[in-house]
Amino acid sequence: MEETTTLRERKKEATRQALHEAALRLALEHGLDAVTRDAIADEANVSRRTFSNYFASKEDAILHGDRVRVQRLLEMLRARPAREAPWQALTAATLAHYRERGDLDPDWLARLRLLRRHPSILAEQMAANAKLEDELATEIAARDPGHPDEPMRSRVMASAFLTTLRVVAGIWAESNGSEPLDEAIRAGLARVAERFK
Amino acid sequence: MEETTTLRERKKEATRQALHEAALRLALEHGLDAVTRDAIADEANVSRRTFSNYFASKEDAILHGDRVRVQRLLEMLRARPAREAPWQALTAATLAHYRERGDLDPDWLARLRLLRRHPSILAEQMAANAKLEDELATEIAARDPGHPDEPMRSRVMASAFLTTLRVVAGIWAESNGSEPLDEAIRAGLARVAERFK
DNA sequence: CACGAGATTGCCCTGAGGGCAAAATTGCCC
DNA sequence: GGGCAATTTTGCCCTCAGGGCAATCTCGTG
Repeated sequence: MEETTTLRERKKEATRQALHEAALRLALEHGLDAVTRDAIADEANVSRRTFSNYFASKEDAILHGDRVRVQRLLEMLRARPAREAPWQALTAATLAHYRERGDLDPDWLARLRLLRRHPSILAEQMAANAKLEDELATEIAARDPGHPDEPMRSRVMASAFLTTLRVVAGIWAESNGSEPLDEAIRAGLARVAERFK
Repeated sequence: MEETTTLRERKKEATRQALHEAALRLALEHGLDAVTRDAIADEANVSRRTFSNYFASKEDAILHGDRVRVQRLLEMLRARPAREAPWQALTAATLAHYRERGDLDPDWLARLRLLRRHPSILAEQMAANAKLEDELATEIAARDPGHPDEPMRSRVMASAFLTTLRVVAGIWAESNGSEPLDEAIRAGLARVAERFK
């Protein structure tokens, strides 16, 4: 399992991960507002200043995991066959992505959902979401060049896609785990798909 | 033109507006980062502390106008006949709303667009947008109760609607003013409408 | 093993955010 | 008009965020 990364890089990544996890843990335990950058740095055994070298803010640190996951999803999407229709590629990549990680402790998720209602987290998250939507639109547009409705179609499709995921996740979260998330996503995406034939 | 508002309320509103305009003016002139709350307060002839009584941050102050406009749009939407189909109501309310304010100095708009690329503005704006999307979805759902695809349909429609507006505005902004914004919006919404018959 | 690139840390300064109580302003009654 | 209660404005203070800078330490390589 040896990677071609240097010790430096591995350490850097470990520090980043440690800070991310420390931030998440402390915020979940005490609430976001009660946690300072100093506390997070302490928890991760680095200096306050080092925290700032890695992340611009608490919110940034907490959402690090999301960024990684989004990157991963984009990779999987780009890896789909180029001739695959956009919505189909989106669906396949998403299902693969969700299958890739089964770790979903319900209790942890519940507290996480609470944390995400926090205004400052919400704001950063939405901004990240807008960026993702843009990238998805680009990827979609690349998959059927010369479509008459561009650039409208790809944008609308990207936002419809993300909205569908959000709604499905929301519904799934409420009626907790009564149905596999996989299946719910597949069904939800299929239903909306008809509008983008 | 006498309103039934007390002097207190009118003064309060005037102060809020003054702070908003001061914030916008200074940010457009010097860039958001170069403007402090103290400077904004000075510009509006109140104390720094009073600024904080009205707005939680510079971003908040700058986006005050948007909040007001969004509220106005929602009012107009709710005022549409209850039996009107969702997309039609959205279109009508939007067109009425844009017609209501013709003030669009291109130079001012250009700088405003620049300002909105600022990360912290962007984040707040996106969060506000998500909230608006939610309210639109509620309004949409109310307009055809018992639709088989709820709650998916209303959410997806709301996001498609806002995305369409964004794309139209973007295109219109680039090819500056070659066509009335009204007409561009109408055309864009009509094109996407077909997916939500 | 020595040295250069890169990472960590401490120090410092400006600005944000918000509690609190004193001072000013407004609304209302006599 | 004058007095009084409610509301708003202001100044003071304290903690935390963000980030520049230089000293120090660690890793990778010749």
